[in-house]
Amino acid sequence: MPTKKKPQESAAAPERRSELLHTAAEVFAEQGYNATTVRKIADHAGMLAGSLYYHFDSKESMLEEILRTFLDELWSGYDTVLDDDLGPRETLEALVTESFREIDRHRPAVAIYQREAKALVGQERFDFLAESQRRFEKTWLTTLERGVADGVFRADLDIRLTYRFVRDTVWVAASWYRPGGQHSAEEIARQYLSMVLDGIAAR
Amino acid sequence: MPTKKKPQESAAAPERRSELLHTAAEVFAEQGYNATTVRKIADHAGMLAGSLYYHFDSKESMLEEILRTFLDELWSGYDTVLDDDLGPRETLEALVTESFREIDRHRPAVAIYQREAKALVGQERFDFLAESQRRFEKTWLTTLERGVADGVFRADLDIRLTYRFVRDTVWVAASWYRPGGQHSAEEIARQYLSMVLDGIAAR
Amino acid sequence: MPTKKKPQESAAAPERRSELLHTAAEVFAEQGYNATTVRKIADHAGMLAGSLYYHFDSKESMLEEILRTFLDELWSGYDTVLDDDLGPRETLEALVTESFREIDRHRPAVAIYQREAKALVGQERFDFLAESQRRFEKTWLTTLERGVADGVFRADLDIRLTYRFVRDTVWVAASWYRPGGQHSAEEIARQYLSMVLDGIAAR
Amino acid sequence: MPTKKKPQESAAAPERRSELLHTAAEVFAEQGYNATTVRKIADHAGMLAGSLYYHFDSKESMLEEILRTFLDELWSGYDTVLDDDLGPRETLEALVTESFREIDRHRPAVAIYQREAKALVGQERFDFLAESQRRFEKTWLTTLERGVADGVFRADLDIRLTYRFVRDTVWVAASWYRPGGQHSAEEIARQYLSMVLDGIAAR
DNA sequence: TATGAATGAGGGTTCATTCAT
DNA sequence: TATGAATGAACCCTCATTCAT
Repeated sequence: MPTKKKPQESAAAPERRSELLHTAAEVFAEQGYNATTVRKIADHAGMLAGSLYYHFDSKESMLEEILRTFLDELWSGYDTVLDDDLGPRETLEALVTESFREIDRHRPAVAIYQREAKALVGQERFDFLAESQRRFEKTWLTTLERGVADGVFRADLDIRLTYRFVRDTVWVAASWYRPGGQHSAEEIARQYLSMVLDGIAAR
Repeated sequence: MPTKKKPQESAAAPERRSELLHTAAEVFAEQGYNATTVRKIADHAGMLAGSLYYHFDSKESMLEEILRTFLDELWSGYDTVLDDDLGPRETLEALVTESFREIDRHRPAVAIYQREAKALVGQERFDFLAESQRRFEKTWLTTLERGVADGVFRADLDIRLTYRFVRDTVWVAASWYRPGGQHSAEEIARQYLSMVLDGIAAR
Repeated sequence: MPTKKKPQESAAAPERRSELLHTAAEVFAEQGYNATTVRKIADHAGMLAGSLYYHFDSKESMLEEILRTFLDELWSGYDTVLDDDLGPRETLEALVTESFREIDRHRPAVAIYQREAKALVGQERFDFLAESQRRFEKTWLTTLERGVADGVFRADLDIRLTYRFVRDTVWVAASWYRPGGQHSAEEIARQYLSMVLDGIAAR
Repeated sequence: MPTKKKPQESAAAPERRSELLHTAAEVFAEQGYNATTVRKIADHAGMLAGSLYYHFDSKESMLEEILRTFLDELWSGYDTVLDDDLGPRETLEALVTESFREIDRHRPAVAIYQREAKALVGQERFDFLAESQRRFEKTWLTTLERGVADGVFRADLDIRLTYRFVRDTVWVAASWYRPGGQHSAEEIARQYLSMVLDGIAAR
């Protein structure tokens, strides 16, 4: 018996899988996971609904792979930043910039994450979401706390509230940001950082 | 003969309707509109799925009424603020504070709005959403522009980006804010305003 | 919240359930469980396929209930026999007669059991099948052993082989026996017993 | 140009066909024809589902060939017996013994036959099943009748019932008989014959 | 007002089969 | 000979909705 019964597990023709996942991600992002039928995905891919099941186990497994791929790359980027051992302000700037780059690269996945994560956490299959959220929170809280200790961030703010403020502020941008628009990810990151760090009030 | 065919339009027992809408809103907010079956709503209300149709035309009409009620009250609050003809900074502060109060009062509706609005805009029945978004954008942009003109807001920021920044920053809070928690709406508003206006960096 | 959300669990209108189960059992027996579509069952019942799901959780749950009901009644009959504490030969005669009566009452269920049991044993949901098989074997083996000890059954036979011989001989009859035919269950039982006990050779 | 389009009909590599049919028969017997997917067969054969179609026209044609091969050999054996023109009791003994030998050689096919024949009879492609059943019935009934006429079988039994009794009793054994077990086919045949002819009661 | 039972459209998934390579 | 990818029909099941009672 050969070892690659399931094409899902084989390394053969990974480009097709990847293409299909991109298509699926776009439809999921556009219409929402629940409202997306596998037939719509298949239509976009130019095939019949049943044919998707040659490549994937289920609609849910597509969702899983989309989110997993995104989070893997996100953490790869974050880890590169964190390994640099920058100061808290520079870390925050680098993380925000990296976040906008990820939005740029994985906009559909980010939008899906935003909309669906809450309902998915709690399903064993999506445990990696909760795990990522824990690491995420820890990373940001630590950075903020270091900043407060170092005197580069304001000490009079509720730190958890600040965490949520920064986190949300950055990631919701995925809901309107369109790659290829007039602002590059770095440009938007710079402006956001300016607002987050210094506020919008004139001094 | 009085109108009796469509109880939806009658004034009979409006408290029951309201109760049911609250129940529905909570389930919609918890699980998402698409993932919510009318049976789940009925379960929460202690009745059978079919019975809901005595009170409402359809699942969609519940959604519509929930969002409409929320937006009506939101605009009622905003209009009160706007009628005061405050300066731009004070207007912004008052709008943000009012927004957190609405989150407090209509948390499920806000969460539903956030998640579903994009897919609903474009359906005739939900034209009021687009209308509200237009007014919303105009109100905020005007306020920001006045502030820039008056020198109370920084002039070096992209004003549309700033608008999105402020808008999103406030409303995503609905995704984690729980009424009755340790922070009141006004308290949270104050902290958010402090961050939005002055930033999180120490001066 | 009412306690009877699931009509499956309520005692209301059990006749409808029972009717539907009879219909399903007949189709299962006629065509085999796998080859039977829920649509066929619904057709026979004069309703649409989806409507069956108001009464039952799944096609499999219908199968389960059919088999469980049959085995419950079978054991009820067997237990009555066994409680009489008859001699081994009389016990065997009574069990065989009772078996034919059950075939008479539950012919479709018996046919389904015969065809599907092997594939179902091993599924947790159908554990009661294995349990029943164990009791069945024990009951028959004990009876045969007692008979050999008492000298009413031949001692020169492999007792397990004899058990299978008797067991199969009786139950396969379900595949051709039609209730309402020219032979009553008792009549057939009598002839079978005559063959099983004394053989078909002239003395 | 030799026939090359339909390898099914060619004599090329008949061992591979035979191997594949054995594999298929085992899976059919194990799980049932309907529940067996061609992919399962292919898995067992170490190939992909589509590849089977180089060897066979369809899943159904595999089933047909399995059953046809079995019945051909069965009748070949029976005919040898019948050509001997033995007395009725010896004929019966020889047929039963031959049947157990066929179970030994074609256990999967026998099991498939038992489970599926009823649903297949009526399809033109499987007319040979009905034909075989007719010959089978005639052969046994004739033998029994001769036996009664000669006084070697009991005259007080319903002859059709006796026919079913003997037929079923022998063939169901395929459901539990495992070749290579402790009893040889001849051994089992001898014990069965002893029970069928003389009964299980002590004299 | 609410229930019980049904409808009917559609959704995710399976699977025998095809076919270019 | 066998593979990889796709087809298309059918299947089980869900669910918003209806309606007589």
